[in-house]
Amino acid sequence: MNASGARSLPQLLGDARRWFEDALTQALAEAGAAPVSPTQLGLFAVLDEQGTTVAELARRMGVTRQTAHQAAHGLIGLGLLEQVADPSSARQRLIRRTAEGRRTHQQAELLLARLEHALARRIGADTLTALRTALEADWGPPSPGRPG
Amino acid sequence: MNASGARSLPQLLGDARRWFEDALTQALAEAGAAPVSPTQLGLFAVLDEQGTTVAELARRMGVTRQTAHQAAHGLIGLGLLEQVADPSSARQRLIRRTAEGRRTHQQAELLLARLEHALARRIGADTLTALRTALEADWGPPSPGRPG
DNA sequence: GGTATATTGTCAGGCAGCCTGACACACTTG
DNA sequence: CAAGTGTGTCAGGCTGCCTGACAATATACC
Repeated sequence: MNASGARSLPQLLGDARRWFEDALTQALAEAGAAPVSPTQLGLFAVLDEQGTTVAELARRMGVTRQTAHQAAHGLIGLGLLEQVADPSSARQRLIRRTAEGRRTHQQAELLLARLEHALARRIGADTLTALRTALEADWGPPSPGRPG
Repeated sequence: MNASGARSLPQLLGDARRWFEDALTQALAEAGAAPVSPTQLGLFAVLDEQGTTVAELARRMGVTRQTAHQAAHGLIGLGLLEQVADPSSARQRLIRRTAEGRRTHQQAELLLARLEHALARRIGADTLTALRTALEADWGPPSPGRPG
């Protein structure tokens, strides 16, 4: 008797989420890179080249300022991002990639792409495409408590 | 400018997970039932009628004893489960549903099924089926740190 | 100018879900 | 009786998300 059987969709989704997270972490570790989480990768993805404020990052990521702040500061702690003053306004600071951040970002994206590739080989490219399609569909307004 | 654009699979998976969680919580609240999480529903799903030990629950759920313990005690705190002594062995205690637990369990399962139904209507039944199929596929051994 | 309001960044704290480590206890085995 | 194994539990940690609160700054309006 094991964990197979009637797994509900939410559980399966969570498992898949963690599969990616664990696999990415492992791949990064093997590559000798800093442990960047999928969420932090998402932050990188919405970062402007010239720098972006935390509030703007939050908007683009669809989370609260606090969450974006936390994600950004994790990366700042790793030396992958830096926070610089915005010349145009003293109340806001720009989040920017450091040189190492640029490198790690690219590497992590590459590893994630490889992960997807490996997964496609395993479960079938069409199945993976179907997965992405389903996830990108409009799931409607279920969560009134979330920003965005 | 919003959160659309290049969302990675892990992010999409997490979003979907939270969509279900939020929607279920909301539906339960509207029905006046106790706030049961998807994980706790999973616990209910692997519970034997006559009662099950925490360690066995953990095995069936594919998590550690500690995690199962925590999920179970959340439900005990809500009055939906109870812990009784196992007559066959003094070192283990059986986790069992209370009368209210039975009711809430059924109600939550029903609401979750309705959620899926509503989702199927929205994104297409075939798409939803494809999603489930993809998630239930064998994703391989990515996470060496997980039990099961 | 001066005051009201909005925006920004941040700290504090909370919750779910998962983990490892550690420990006491009870049963089993030698 | 001692050793080993399984069980339940406490403590603590991590990620990812949230709300609440606050000071500092910018902007709008009078």
